[in-house]
Amino acid sequence: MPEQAAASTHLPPQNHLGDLQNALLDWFAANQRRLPWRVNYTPYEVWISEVMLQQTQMERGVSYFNRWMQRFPDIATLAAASEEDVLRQWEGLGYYSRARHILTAARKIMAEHGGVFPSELEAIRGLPGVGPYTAGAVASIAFGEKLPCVDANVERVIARIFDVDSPVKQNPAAGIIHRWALRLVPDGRSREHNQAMMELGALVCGKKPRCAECPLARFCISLHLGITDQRPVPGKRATITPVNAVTGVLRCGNRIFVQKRPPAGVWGNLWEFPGGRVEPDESPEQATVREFMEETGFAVRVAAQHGIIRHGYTTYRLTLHCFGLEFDSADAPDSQITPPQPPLLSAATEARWVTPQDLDALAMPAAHRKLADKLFAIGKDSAVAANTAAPRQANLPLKKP
DNA sequence: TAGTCGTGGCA
DNA sequence: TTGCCAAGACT
Repeated sequence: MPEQAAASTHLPPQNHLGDLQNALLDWFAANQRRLPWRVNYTPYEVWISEVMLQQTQMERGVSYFNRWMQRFPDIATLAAASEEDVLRQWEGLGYYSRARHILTAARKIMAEHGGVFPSELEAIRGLPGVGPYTAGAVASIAFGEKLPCVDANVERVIARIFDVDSPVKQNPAAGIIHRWALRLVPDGRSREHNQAMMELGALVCGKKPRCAECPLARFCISLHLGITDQRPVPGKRATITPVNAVTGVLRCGNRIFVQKRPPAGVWGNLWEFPGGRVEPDESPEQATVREFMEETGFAVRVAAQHGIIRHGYTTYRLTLHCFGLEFDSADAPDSQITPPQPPLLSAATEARWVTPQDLDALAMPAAHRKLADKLFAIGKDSAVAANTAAPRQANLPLKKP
């Protein structure tokens, strides 16, 4: 069985290209979702939305975006904010370097671009956290530059329409897709076109394509060949490793011990309860006591079982055993006095003893936030705490207009 | 270039 | 329950 012919041999006549562009634009005009960043198309809003939506589902992005714009309505306000505040707004979205990069970029815009978002592609690309995709997206969607945006949606749409028969993330497929993406952008309509390509990928040409509803069905080579389920060709899969870990909530009086993770690595600059992996031949309780000693120098003992939290990641599946802890009797301080600072801090840059209410202001990894909510939820809806928290879940209705 | 970096939804 | 994966960038 011969391989499918290379995509380049399937070039449709030029007039078909125009038909395809028009069919897509018409479909988008009638079917696009109403989204908050599709109102004014300011560069700031387009930028933030694009970064928020990286590796993130639309429905979740919308509620975070609205809250973000309330809190940081413009670049100057954002640039003046603390990283702590920015991370707290980002909490739950994951990939926290995106938030740190956004803050750094905002300050760079204030310092080097007079507080005005740059319109030149090279300057946009020079902002931290802005890669080829985001630069193209902002330049085309906010400034109308004739550039393609190639994200996973667009890769999928193009791979199906033009029957790209090798893994889309690698060459030669990546190059073929880029050339098609560029060729497809119509003059003067790049804003609508690029969003339309992504919207089509999100609403119609998804993992399970709904070809009966697709405005581009008559142009689609893989549909005609009956192989839409084989496009795009997937790349190498990551293996998911199960990880058994522990964490402990050390309490002293009404205070709780938390530490701030280092800037580099996973959950950079987020606050957490100390903990770590369970070693072979070690019980979760033993692991917790050992980790506390290694990370803080505190001698603790298990005082309560707080159950198990399961949390999935791209490459790990975490089973987190959670415990309530108290100081081991030997060095137990008087609970009425201020708890002691840790003798050492090997896995963090800062430590604090906080009240349950204080936890609300700290950005924490999702699994630790789940635990905190479980332990300290009582009283949470009572006025005080209710407000600064980032949205814990996004369930904005996204009806078509 | 191949890992790393989160999270929640979905089948 | 498990695997897959969504508007990527950085190292």
